[in-house]
Amino acid sequence: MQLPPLVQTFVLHFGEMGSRWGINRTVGQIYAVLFVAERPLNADEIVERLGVSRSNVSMGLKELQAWNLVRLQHRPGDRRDYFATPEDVWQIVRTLVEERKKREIDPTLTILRELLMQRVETDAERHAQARLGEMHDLFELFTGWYDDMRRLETDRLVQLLSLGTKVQKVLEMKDRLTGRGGRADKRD
Amino acid sequence: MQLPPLVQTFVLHFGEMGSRWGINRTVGQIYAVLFVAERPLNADEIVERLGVSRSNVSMGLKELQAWNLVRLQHRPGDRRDYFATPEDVWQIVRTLVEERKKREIDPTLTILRELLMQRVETDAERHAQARLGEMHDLFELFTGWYDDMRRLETDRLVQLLSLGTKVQKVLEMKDRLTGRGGRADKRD
DNA sequence: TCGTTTTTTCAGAAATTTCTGAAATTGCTA
DNA sequence: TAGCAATTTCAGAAATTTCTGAAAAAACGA
Repeated sequence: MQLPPLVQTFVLHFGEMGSRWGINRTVGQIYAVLFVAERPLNADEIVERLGVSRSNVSMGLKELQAWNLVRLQHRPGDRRDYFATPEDVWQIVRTLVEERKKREIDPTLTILRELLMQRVETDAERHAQARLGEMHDLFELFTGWYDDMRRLETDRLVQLLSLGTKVQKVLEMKDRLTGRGGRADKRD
Repeated sequence: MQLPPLVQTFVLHFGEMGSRWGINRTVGQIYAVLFVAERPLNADEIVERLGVSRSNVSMGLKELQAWNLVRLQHRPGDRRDYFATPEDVWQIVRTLVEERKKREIDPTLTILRELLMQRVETDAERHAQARLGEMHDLFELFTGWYDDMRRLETDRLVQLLSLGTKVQKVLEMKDRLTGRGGRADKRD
């Protein structure tokens, strides 16, 4: 592995982390290298930096492209493919969340909905169905929220996140000022 | 596998999903079985339902316990260990997020901070460090937000999530009602 | 303590995933 | 279309993970 120590540490860590998610070590490392690179890199440059086979890099890049996590670019007078991560880290977050939702949440929601439609016989099944209903509602709540958030401009999003719990204060104030009620059905 | 079709579908799906996260298939299946069960189950009951070896179940349960995802219980006059998931799905979410943060985010933040402290020589390293800084700030923002959210009672949390983007409206209203200012530094 | 039940451990088998080198394919230019 | 550069594919090798049965350990009651 041909990298400055600082970068190497990061790349190795990111590789390990990647393998805790669905992504394998090499793919994580390729991503890390691209993330910190000063300019787009071609496959051979990645091979050089990571010391893995050319074919491995090819497959890894393909996977990253399937995740929309790297962008393919070209240099004038050079037929090789160059790869880069988006400059904007928020763009990366957005893509990552979107893709994970697509692969993990959406299919689960589909299955849950199917199972909740089924007519069942036994008590055990009825109980299972009730539990699945709880899970379903949870997922719906989260995806609904996410669907709202994704629409926000990054500035606004950051503003909201920075606010954190203080939002609660604002909500309480709203409750006071508007004389309660609204939509949230509380019953205290 | 000895399960009603409805449950079996869910268990198989959850096993697959589990393996996209760091958790292996069997562990995911064990969890799914416990999640939909009407009562706590002992290891042999899980073996029966899933058709895997006793030792596999033992290891799986150990892992789930390490994740704090199952609770160990006892029945009077029965020495066997019984396992259950929390009744409250929100408790499950909280644990899951907390544990993943502990295993994935926190170590990454630690490494990022270390790398950002390092004195570097080359341009490439300086650029890498800048990128790592961006990632670090992002992680800090998220963990700060999470740290706020975890403190909220579930009701409030649900309220907030249901509100979604409307929070923004509430914020604007607040601005109007309180004559601007506050802490959120807007400058439009 | 001994005998019984339950759980855990662990070495090796089985299964799966990852990685490689060689060959095939693609795409370009002359 | 021949020749070259770049990329992709893929069968099998290598590495890793998962799973099992057997044995050990732990927990308990008599």
